[in-house]
Amino acid sequence: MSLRFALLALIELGPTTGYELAKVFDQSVTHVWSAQHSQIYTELRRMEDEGLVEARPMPRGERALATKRPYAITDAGVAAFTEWVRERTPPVPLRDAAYLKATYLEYATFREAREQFREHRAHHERQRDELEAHVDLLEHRATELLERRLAASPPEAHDAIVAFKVHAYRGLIARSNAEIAWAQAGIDLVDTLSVGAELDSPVVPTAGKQDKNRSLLT
Amino acid sequence: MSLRFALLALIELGPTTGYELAKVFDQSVTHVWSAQHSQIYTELRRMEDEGLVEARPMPRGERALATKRPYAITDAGVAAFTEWVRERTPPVPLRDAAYLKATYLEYATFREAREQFREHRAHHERQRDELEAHVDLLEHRATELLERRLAASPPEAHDAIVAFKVHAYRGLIARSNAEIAWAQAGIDLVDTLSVGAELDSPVVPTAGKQDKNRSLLT
DNA sequence: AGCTCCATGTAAGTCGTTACATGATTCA
DNA sequence: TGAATCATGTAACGACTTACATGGAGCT
Repeated sequence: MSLRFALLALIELGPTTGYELAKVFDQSVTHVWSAQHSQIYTELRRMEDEGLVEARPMPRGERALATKRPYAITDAGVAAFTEWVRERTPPVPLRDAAYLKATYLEYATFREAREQFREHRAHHERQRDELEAHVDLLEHRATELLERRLAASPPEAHDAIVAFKVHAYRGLIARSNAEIAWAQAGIDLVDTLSVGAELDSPVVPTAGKQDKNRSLLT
Repeated sequence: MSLRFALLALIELGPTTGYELAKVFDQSVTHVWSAQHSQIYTELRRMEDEGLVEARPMPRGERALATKRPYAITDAGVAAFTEWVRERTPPVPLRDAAYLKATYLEYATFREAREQFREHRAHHERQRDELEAHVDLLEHRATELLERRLAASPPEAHDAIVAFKVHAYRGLIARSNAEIAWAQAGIDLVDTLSVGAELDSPVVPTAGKQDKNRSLLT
């Protein structure tokens, strides 16, 4: 459901094609809500069916053999978007493969466990750097999108508009930092546990010969 | 894909029915990977088709008019599980409705924005409390599941087994704490921004009259 | 007789991924 | 002429949700 609102937020700034939206997504929105271009095109068609946006097909190029389909937001689209912003966000159930796996790292070798945490840390370091670069742009009001948004709003609202976006991105940075700290603590944990142990054999023997006839719950 | 490995990890401890798995999920695994019982049943069937588990249908009750289907793990199942633990976890694309919405809170009123952050904080406070209770149990090795797991493993591995689980749950607690701090900062932000402003009207006028003919990207 | 728990599913639909497919335009 | 970019999609599949559906077992 969120994809359509991410799209509406962009289309609200002016007519936009699926292609342009896909590009904008890759540049900025992807930090908060990523989407493939194929999904964007199909979602736009569905939104058109539901009357949230209107397509105005345009000839493209000099010979006009191709067309593009810029979408403009409708009143119903504006209403749906603002309603979404104003209503409560139901909490999403937690589902995290990295943490699930971390729970069972005794089935890996110490070396593999360490490597998993290293990758986790590296990923979030990269992510944090990207987010920080983006916050920088936001604070200088130097993104195309933000400029458009501010231009369309009364000056007395500008501080709030920027502040909400910066706050969201700072939250994601804090989250990445928490992940980095967690991964680092994981590395330290592996180092502690593996003192004097064999690094390349599983912590727990893989062919566990437990009683296969006993049920999990009694 | 992760659901099946969460299931395999449990079935590895001994034959288990879908019903039992659904219960165990609700008690503990749900903090890391939640699943509906309907999904568990269908996934078990698929795993059976693929030879990762074997069902041994059993009569149930004295009259034996009903059956249950405990699943036992196969060698292929054990191999698939350990392979999953040992291989790299591809990073998941970020997709968070709360943060997406936080980016556009200027379309809500200050009061609504504040309320959103309050709910976010409350949710993660509850979650943190549950996770902390669970870590307590883990550290005392007082959960049914952990006892079974330790009983099936050599004593010299016990510290590592417990430590990995505690580390994962502590990571989730840290994450909840980060969310709480973020939500609190959001509340403070709203309080600052709304000084001397109208609390119940949108920060940005909802009927934005922007130039509808200008494209988003130029 | 009625309630709770045990136990197992199906069906329809949404959301998202990956791969495939096509062709025009622009510029060097 | 060829490459990059603009531009729009379809098809198949996988993961998950919500709602529906059924009925036995155990206990009071």
